[in-house]
Amino acid sequence: MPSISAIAAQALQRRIAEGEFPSGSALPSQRELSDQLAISRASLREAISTLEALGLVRSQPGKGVFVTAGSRPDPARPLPGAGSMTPQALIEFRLALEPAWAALATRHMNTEGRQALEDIQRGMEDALRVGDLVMAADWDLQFHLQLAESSTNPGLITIAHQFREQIGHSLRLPFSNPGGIWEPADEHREILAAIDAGDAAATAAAMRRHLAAAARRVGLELQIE
Amino acid sequence: MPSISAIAAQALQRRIAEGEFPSGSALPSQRELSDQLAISRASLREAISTLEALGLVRSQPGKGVFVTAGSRPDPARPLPGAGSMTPQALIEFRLALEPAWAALATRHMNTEGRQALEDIQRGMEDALRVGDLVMAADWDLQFHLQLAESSTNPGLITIAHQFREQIGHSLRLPFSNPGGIWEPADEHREILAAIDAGDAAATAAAMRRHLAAAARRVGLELQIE
DNA sequence: AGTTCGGACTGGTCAGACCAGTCAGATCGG
DNA sequence: CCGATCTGACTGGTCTGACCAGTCCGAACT
Repeated sequence: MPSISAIAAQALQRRIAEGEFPSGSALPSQRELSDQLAISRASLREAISTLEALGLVRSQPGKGVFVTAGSRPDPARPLPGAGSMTPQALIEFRLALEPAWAALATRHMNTEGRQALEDIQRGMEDALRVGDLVMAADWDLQFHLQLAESSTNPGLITIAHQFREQIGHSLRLPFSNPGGIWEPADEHREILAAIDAGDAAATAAAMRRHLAAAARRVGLELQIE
Repeated sequence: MPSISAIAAQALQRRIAEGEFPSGSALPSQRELSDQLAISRASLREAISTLEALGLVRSQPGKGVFVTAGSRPDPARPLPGAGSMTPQALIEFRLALEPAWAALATRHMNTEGRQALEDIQRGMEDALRVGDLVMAADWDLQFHLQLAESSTNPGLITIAHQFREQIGHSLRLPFSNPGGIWEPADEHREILAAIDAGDAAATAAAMRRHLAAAARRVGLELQIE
């Protein structure tokens, strides 16, 4: 049973995605909104903190809480807590590593690893269905880490875990655009299809497309092979 | 002036990254933590909501708030699992990384970096001329590390230094074959040519050939794209 | 010894209060 | 009449203190 603030966050996310609160507009006041949702202002504020961390909303003292969803963050500004790496550098970094470990994972895939990927994918889709972006991002990260794990390469596995937070930041960015929250999951399905076909090159290509799409979602134009 | 809950979130994030709260452990209780930070529990809870949205932490009712993120490891060397890499895994690993950072280095190359590469290359050739294989291997490693440096990607640079031991070991092996002492240096020249042509894809391809050749020199047959 | 039960924790939620900005409209002075 | 200023009704930010519902350990009872 999710907490009431998590439910409120999902509800607000949904209403933002459906266009009830357009980008740039202000949410109703916290007092009004908490009344509307029949929860305390404290719980509402926790929900808003969540949405703010996800980049859907920004609150300005004395003015209101404004929807920022869909607006592009500056790709050159380093992410707080991302180890000083910019979104641009993160995508370059991931483009270097992830297609490679995805290809290796394809060659070394076994029923156990495949089942783990399936469970993760279903978890992500379930989370998206209820609009739980926090859990969805969590499963998203798990998907990429599990792929690294399945590569069986100790160096790549080590790196994947070492840069876990940075990767997490990178794949969380696109979720601030409410229109395309299903795109990552769909692209994961394509990766899984290539894995099931046993085609390592196709898996690497699907992963490259996935990362390129992620870059595009956050407004990055990238020049890659 | 950031809100106090944002400050608290940052403080906690830092303490987690520094390893004060290891992955999997529980944070101090909210009452204790709010006391420690001299803020109200309400503000603390907003900070925790933020961290939870970022996937750093998960709170479980009745139990506590648990850290899900690992501490950011000190960029100083030894990494677990890295020492146990087979020559095969090492080549796979390098094939994932080095063509990528070589391509990036091509795009970001400047006269300074290019001069450094030239000095290294000449050093290696001089060492080979006098038959000093120890020095040659040293210059060889320098060449690869300088390429990583020139990629300007913080993540790739970090990795290059973390795995310098492994990479160094990997490229020292081929020198035990007296016949092909000059091959690595020749392949480096090809890489430099691609860099001078400004052709990132060609640089990556040259690096792939270099690594494939290195694998062949130590008797590895590899199945790669 | 094994079971049970109570109490001391944990996080989750709430109501109500006060502060500090913001902003528009009323008021006052020219 | 116009413009500067003041006032008050907003906004979000913070705090306090309370209660609920799980969790867990240890003491007491069987």
